[in-house]
Amino acid sequence: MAEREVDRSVSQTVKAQLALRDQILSGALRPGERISELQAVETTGASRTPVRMALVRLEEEGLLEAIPSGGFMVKAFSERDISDSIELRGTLEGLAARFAAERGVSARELEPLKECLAAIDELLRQVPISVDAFSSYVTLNARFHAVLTELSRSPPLIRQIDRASALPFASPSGFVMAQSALPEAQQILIIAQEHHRVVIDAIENREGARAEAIMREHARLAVRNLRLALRNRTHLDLLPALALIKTATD
Amino acid sequence: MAEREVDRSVSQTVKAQLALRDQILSGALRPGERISELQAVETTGASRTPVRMALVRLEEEGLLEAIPSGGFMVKAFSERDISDSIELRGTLEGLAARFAAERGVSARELEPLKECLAAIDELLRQVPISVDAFSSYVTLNARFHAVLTELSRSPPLIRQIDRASALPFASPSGFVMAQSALPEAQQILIIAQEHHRVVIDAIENREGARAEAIMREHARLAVRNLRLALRNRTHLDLLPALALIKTATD
DNA sequence: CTCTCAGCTATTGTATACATAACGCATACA
DNA sequence: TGTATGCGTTATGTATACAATAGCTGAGAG
Repeated sequence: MAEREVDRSVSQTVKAQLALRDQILSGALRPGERISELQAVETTGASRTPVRMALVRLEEEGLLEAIPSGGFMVKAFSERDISDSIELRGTLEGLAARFAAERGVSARELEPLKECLAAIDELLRQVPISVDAFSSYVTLNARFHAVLTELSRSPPLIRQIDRASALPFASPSGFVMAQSALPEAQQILIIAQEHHRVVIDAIENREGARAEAIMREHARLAVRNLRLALRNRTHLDLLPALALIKTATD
Repeated sequence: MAEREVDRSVSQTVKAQLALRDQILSGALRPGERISELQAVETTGASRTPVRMALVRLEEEGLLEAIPSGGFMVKAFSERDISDSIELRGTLEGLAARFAAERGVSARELEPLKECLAAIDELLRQVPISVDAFSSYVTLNARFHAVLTELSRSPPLIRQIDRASALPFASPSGFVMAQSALPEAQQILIIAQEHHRVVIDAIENREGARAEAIMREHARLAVRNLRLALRNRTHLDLLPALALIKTATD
């Protein structure tokens, strides 16, 4: 048969994984819903083998859950799961910051971090923050965290942080915040930015303990922030929100 | 054809995953070595599809690494990778201990922990520690850590700790220690045990910060311990050592 | 003697066929 | 009318066939 359209530029497995992740994050597949392989085959355009590999990867990634009787379902997360994940990530990033500080980082390596800092500063200067500006902020902030993580020079740690980021990055805290137009939002972002500034300083001066403490405080701020935002909303439809904001924010 | 022996009591995928993990940890497959699917099919008795799923899982687990041109190879770890992983796990377990303390744990839930404690106490009473006793210690210690992790009541955290445990649990620190008959070994285990005792106390009294600090110190001890053990050996053949001690120790 | 290119082989990526188990529905009996 | 059982359908687990690519080997030329 094979009238299937085959895109040879990227492996079928990866294609299926990306497509399925999109479907999950966009809310096309709702939490708790069973994923039909056959249906996934149709929507992704790959055949069953790559689809199954993608499903296994997504399960390991934490977005899916294996059903004992067979197959997979979209994992459902509680509010506490999300906030725990944010705190978890903050803890790991704290360790990364400490490693970076203790192991030393050249001025050249700190450059990208400072660039993010400056760019975000620029964005935050406007009041109130536009949607576009907020979106840029989200991207820049994600980049800041990614670069900081890399500076730890610890592959196992970097790997763990990547894994731990799935939920916080997908978490709608920033989105919810922006949507509910929290009066405190601007204020919160400025505090977060201050954290960024101070952590760079701590790393520069090789103060590991201080760098770590700041990142953890940073995460705790994000958790408070999430709770605050959630309280202002009657209903939190987590997954659909993820369609709109796919990168982390705090 | 199908003269293949099929064990229907457990899925082929799981069977293949366990078999391959054993091969890796036993050193039958050396770090950096490419894993041949065909060979894996022969040694595991499963067919290619379950083998591939197992390979993907092992990759996500961190034991394998994907080769860009295709296939997988056994991941090689540096001494720093191992020690970073131990510290990483300690950090996460610190968070777990804090969660447990802050969220409260009933006396009944602490019972298994205290049982481990008592059992290990019993083992450590003998001097010097026999190989059997040491082996029992390793098992009990792993159980202690697992139970403690569960007490956090945080699925995302538990999941991460499980993932982070792959390396430390496989790490030969205890094995090396026992083999090199470190004079300090007994002493170190006693200190570790003291950590266990104190962390239970902290959790009982709901002192989150103290519980966390102890677990992190506990990990730092394990790292020092590993470094010490490694210094006493001219050569560390990591993976084969794993054949002999498959559970964590510190 | 060495380097390069071509062809082959072996291994992976993908697709699909087959087997088996689970779920649902319908029917019959209590 | 409700429950239980059996059959059928559907989906997953597994195996294998097919396709494509990467690496290797050998031969030929410089």
